[in-house]
Amino acid sequence: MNFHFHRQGEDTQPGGMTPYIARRAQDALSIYRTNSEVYGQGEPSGSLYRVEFGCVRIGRVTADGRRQLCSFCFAGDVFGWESDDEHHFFAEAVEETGIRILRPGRDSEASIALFPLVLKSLRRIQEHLLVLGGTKVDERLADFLCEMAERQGDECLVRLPMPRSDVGDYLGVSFETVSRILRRFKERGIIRIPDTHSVEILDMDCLHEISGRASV
Amino acid sequence: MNFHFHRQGEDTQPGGMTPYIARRAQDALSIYRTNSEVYGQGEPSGSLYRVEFGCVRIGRVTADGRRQLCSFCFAGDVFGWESDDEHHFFAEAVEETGIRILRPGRDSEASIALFPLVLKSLRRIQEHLLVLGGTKVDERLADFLCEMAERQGDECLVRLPMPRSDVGDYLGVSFETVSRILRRFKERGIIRIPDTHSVEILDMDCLHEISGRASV
DNA sequence: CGGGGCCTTGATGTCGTTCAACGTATGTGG
DNA sequence: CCACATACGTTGAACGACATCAAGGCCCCG
Repeated sequence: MNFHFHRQGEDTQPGGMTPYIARRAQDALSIYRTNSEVYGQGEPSGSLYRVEFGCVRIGRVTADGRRQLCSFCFAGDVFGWESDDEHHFFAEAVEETGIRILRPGRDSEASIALFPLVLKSLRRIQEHLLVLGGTKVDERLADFLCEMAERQGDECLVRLPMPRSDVGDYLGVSFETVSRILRRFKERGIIRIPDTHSVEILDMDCLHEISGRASV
Repeated sequence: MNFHFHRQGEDTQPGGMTPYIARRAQDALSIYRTNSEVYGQGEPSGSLYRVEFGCVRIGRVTADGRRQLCSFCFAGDVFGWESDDEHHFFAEAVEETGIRILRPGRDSEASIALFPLVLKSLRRIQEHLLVLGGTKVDERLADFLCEMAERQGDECLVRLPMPRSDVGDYLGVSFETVSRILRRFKERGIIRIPDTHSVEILDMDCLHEISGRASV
């Protein structure tokens, strides 16, 4: 479920599924500039963060210098979950991004409200895991485009605010390969690339077929 | 749903770390035989499952026939989380496995008790995701062995109840490669392989170094 | 004794990383 | 306004790693 451009002060709750969070949402709204850090690996955790607009990348830099992104968060997504009191991942703004900081208590009310959200995060990560498990790079890219399309309301015109290197680090693929696969898709008539940060999906069925992600 | 050798009425609680769950744990204890299904993709969800002994694999078969495993669950692990009322993954017993079925309510008490558990699952999956994002197969195997060692109490002698094909499907690698890499580790003196389902880690530091998973 | 899993090992081909060069857009200071 | 710098993106060439195909070994069970 995508809350696009959800602004403060609106009492309407899309879906009405997170009343507790909504009530506390008068907490600070912070604007992060492109590539600025929301939190870093190793910093103390405790708060949750909800994206109001823009895009955030969550990831980690491993000991050997590789950078792996776990997820992108768009408007409506909540991130910052940790199983202990430390952030094991970093969070950075991909573009100019508005983030509302939530400070849920550890009481029952908070748990009830947050449970569906953390399950949603879990679900999304599991899906991503399926993608990374595959060996074919086309599948990964195809799936990525499908995922972005879904999360942006199944529009055919998908916006990709992140650079190619982010896509690569998200999919476990070199950024050169990202570029090449996109060209290949374009040549096959599956997508159009109006500009570097937009992709128009011309043949969604084909894309789904390539990704092969769907369960049997 | 198959209840093999379904027994009831055991009150002993290993660990006793999850009071709420423990109280309800007089629920059924089921014994699943090797390779039997706990639940399948597409079946209705609702319950949680706690492994008492043995090992469970969680995964999915994708449209193109590939099988991807998301996680292994050992004694004490809780699985079966879903964001809606359907299982999107299957769960199968790797070996003879005892599972206690929990039927938590949707009340606050349940949420509070379960929250740390689902966060733990989330954490584990995120770590696994980091591994799958890497390109080198040695890293994946090294990390797998480290993970198994950790979860079995940092013993040097690690038990691998699952077949090589499961390891491969878990790591996104062909089972032949799993076999080859293990041999390579053995030849380098990093591990010993007393029998096919046991690995003795001789040089844990080296293994950690190969995996390169640790954050900076 | 025969059959079927599971594991190992070898040979081969392919796909993706890596290295390298170039193109393009945006911003900065002279 | 132009020269330059910087970041991002595209494209090419070549090597190497891993999947795939294939064969054989081991063990358990019928």
